[in-house]
Amino acid sequence: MPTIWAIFTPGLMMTKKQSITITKRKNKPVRFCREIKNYLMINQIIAEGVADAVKILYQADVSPQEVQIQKTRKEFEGDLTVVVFPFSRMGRKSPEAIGEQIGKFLQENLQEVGFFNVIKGFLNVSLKNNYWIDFLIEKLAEEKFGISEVQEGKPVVIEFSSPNTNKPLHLGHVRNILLGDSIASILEASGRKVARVNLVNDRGIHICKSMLAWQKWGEGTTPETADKKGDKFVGDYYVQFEKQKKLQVKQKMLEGYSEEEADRESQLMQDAREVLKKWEQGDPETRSLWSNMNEWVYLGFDETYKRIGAGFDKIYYESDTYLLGRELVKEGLERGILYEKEDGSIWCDLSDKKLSDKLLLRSDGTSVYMTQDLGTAQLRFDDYHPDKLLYVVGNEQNHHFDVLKAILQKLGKEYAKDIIHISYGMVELPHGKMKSREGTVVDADDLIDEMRETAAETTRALGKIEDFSEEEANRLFETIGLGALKYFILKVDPKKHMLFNPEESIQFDGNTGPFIQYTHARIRSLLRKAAERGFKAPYLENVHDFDLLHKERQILRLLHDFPEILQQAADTYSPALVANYVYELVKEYNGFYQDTPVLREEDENKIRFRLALSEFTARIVKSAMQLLGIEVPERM
RNA sequence: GGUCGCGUAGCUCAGCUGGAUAGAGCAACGGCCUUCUAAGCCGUCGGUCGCAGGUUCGAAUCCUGCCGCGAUCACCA
Repeated sequence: MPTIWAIFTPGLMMTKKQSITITKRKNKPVRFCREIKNYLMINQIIAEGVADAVKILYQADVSPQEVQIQKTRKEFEGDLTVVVFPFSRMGRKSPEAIGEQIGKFLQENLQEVGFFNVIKGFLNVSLKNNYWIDFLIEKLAEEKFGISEVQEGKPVVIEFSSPNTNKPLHLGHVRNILLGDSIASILEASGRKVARVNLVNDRGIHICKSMLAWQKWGEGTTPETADKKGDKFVGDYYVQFEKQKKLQVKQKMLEGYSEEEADRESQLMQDAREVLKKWEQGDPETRSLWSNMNEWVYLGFDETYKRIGAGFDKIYYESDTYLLGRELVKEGLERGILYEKEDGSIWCDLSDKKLSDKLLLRSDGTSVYMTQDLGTAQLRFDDYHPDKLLYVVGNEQNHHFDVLKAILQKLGKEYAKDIIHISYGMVELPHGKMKSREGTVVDADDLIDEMRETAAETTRALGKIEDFSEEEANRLFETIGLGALKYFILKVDPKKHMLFNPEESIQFDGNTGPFIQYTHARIRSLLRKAAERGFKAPYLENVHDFDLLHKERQILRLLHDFPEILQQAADTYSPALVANYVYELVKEYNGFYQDTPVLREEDENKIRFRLALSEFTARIVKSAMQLLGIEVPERM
């Protein structure tokens, strides 16, 4: 289904008068009534007009969905382009001649159509000026153009972030969080009810390592006494554990052990496993230390989440969920869907799905990661009865999710089909992947600090904040720093690997967050000046039909596209579409701003129109940036 | 080795549900501030869309093969 049609969803379509009087089957020209209010329909109107033209002119049946319509490319005159190659057979004429005939038909029968031209097999249709002006007048009156009200009903549950509690958040998590949060916002803006959930991996050998290290070398310190962020504090003990273990492993290897054996048999590993065992047995002292250390980590994480601007409706903890899934497995075994090996381990045969068999319970009855994930999927289903279960998880787990879905399907879970793995690519650094062992991990907090610092330096150097209070200035630095970071990450297609070049990420020129923020601030400044001169929204009471400048029309076309872009972004879970769209819009506006007077214009109607256009642009920029979790300042 | 993904300008990325002369930004070079914020605008330079076939009126886009890069194929999570 082409995305153009996908926008006609209940939340968006037919908001006002349903006054289209298209008569597809009758053999007479089609008329549209004057008050067509839904501008999203224009593609359909043209498509149906073309279908009628073909029917009447060439006695051939073409469904409107088959009519290929695209936006007219910049270098040609027109708004919408109909591809007429497919009709040249029906009319038994050259594409040019067909284009001329259909164009003429549209011009005569559709009141929206002003002019047209034909180049090769392309029919470029220009809509009338007042179509665009009416569009602006009407949509300016709407509070949130393109943004749908959230509909009640089954929610979409989206899991993201999903950290381990033994280490602070890093750049990889940042991409995850930004994607998750933005996709959630985009879905909400498209009318979906959304629940944001986090699954915290708070148990297991990794946190036991931190615990052990703290017991051994911590000397009773806490994040407060050490004056350190809680997640950093706990992370440091994890690092220390690994460091000490490495020494032991080296020693063992000298004694002739293989690396793997040496690791397993090292004293520290043995002790860590002992801590894990105690934890599992519910040893009070171990449990208490565990919950203390995790609390520290959460305080640290919360700070980072808050700064990034991400929040969750519900947080799941693996300590609560790690035993789930066994019931499902046992049930599956009883129903003969799963099978047991001689050693007592339980497996799922997936040969019919072209996957290898998957272990679900070890011979000692303990579960594996997959078992747990089956359980949490079921839990989440029971909690929400969701429409969809989304997981924002890196693409290294593609196979895991294929298997997860396959097993749930075998177990007869209807919701298996609603599980969607939003798989995103790795973040790479200029010198390769992030490796904690090599100290090339980019810490999330440090990263944000650096972005902010650079924003502050640049802003000061440009002399932009002379009349700002200190508080205002600090707020602006944070806004710009975060804007740069978020935009840099979100503008690339989630599915693809991305290269994070620190130097490029803090550039503020060109296709960057600050560039977009700047344009917004500039427009707001213009509007403030206008207000001083007595121009107030909605500006357009008595504006009548007049010639639109090329650039004005280009901007209107882009603004007009916003709902469609939003819908596409929601359908494909891609904030990048929104990012690229808003950049394009802002670039176009800047071109207009550069050489078109607004307040310096003499004709008051033009002033009013341009103010309205500017206001509307600022509003869409703000809306779009909000979907990316990026704030736009009033001044910068 | 099997499976999946990726390969577009010096660099980072758009475009990929087939359509016009493949677009942006950065970098380089050259212009534009006594006029609404120059974090801006305009211009120049830069491409055998990894390679080879195929389908089509038309292929960066779809199909096949090859080359290169990555992920994955755990009784790790």
